[in-house]
Amino acid sequence: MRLVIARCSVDYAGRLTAHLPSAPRLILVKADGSVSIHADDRAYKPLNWMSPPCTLKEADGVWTVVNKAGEKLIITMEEVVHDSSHELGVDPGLIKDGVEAHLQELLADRIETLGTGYSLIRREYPTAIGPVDILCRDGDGGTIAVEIKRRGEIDGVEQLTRYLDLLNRDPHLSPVKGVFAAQEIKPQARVLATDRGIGCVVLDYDALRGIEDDKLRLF
Amino acid sequence: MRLVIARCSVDYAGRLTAHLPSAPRLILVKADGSVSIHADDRAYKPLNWMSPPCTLKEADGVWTVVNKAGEKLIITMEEVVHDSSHELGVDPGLIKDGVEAHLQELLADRIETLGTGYSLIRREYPTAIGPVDILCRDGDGGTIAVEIKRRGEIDGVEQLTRYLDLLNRDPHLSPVKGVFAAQEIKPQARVLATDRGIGCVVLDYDALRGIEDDKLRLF
DNA sequence: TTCTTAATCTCGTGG
DNA sequence: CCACGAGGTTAAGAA
Repeated sequence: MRLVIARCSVDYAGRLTAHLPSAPRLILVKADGSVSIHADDRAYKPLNWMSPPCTLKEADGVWTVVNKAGEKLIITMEEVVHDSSHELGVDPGLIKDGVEAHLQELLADRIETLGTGYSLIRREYPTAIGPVDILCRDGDGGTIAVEIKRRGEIDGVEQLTRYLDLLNRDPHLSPVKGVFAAQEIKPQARVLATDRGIGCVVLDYDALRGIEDDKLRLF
Repeated sequence: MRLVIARCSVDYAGRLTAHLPSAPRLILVKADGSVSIHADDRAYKPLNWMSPPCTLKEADGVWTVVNKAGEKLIITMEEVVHDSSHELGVDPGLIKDGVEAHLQELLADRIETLGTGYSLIRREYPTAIGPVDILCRDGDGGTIAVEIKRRGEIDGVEQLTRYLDLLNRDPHLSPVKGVFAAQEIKPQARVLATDRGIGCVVLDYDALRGIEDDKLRLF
């Protein structure tokens, strides 16, 4: 990892063209060859960057970074204030918890959360346009397609609607009803879902996990 | 901007919980108080971060970053290899070209690109669910709603479909046909659009801009 | 390789 | 403050 603090101007030509006027900035060159340029605000997003794989050439204070697609990042250095390099090695990586895949696992294991008598058919039920998160039966033996999101917005309702259209063309399954399950459902998504006869369920992640933990403790 | 290279472990508890095992990394503390943690690969995304506004407290090698929503980032420092601070000032910011807004401008100025006899009604035609990119008339006097994207995907077709549903409820406008215009249209989006009677047009940005450039040269 | 979907998405804009 | 759309989205996973 090479850290450079310098006054520089930057030009990018690729998916769009962009220009950064001359100013002091941080330039990061990482071990994989990637380059990013940061201002002194915002944690997440660099002002400009080039993702790996790419190659960097330095000549007369002009750095040219090119990738395979022919995108170019040109950094014109004016005043280098700091320049240091450090060996970091490969990072062991982030361990996450609480994402959609985990919600799906938890809900599949506790499908009765959706209602009395519910039973799982399968997770990731395959269709021509992609897998439905959960397919299950309700207490009356009817088929239910469940779409799970961390945050339920309009896109998720549209997605579930496409699945339902398709599933209902299959005479073996039809009629299939829809349930939109999320930790948080935005009002507009709820309105759209309700308008289309899709049920909405707010999931309590801690409660679902708590149930799982109780289960685990039994063994 | 403070640059710290250190062996550290990191815990995040907020929208999810996540953990980074001990390893050497770069920790960036920016002037706005934001903190990000980078490994030695990938230009764009930090391993962990806390967006501003947030506050940082250091105590006995443990850094605690908290934001207003109660999200927490805890960095346990083990071996500090480098620690330097630099004044950068406010960045003048990025100047962009080639985005959707520009495409919309160009197409509005050359609406005949869509077909002979086409004429602009207006850009950003307001509806209850948001503005339609372009509303225009075709050669036969029929009304056309145009949705413009840089990359045309299913979401864009859904969006246009919602606009068309709404516009066709207005007896002054109905019947309104749809055109999906993009620099690149994904196959699935094309299939969905065609299935719904929506026309697809691939835009040539350079050609549109070239036409504009020719126009400018006349004055 | 291409395509699809999730993301601690981020970031702007407008009501 | 929320809702919505765009992003050089990025990044991961499947076909």
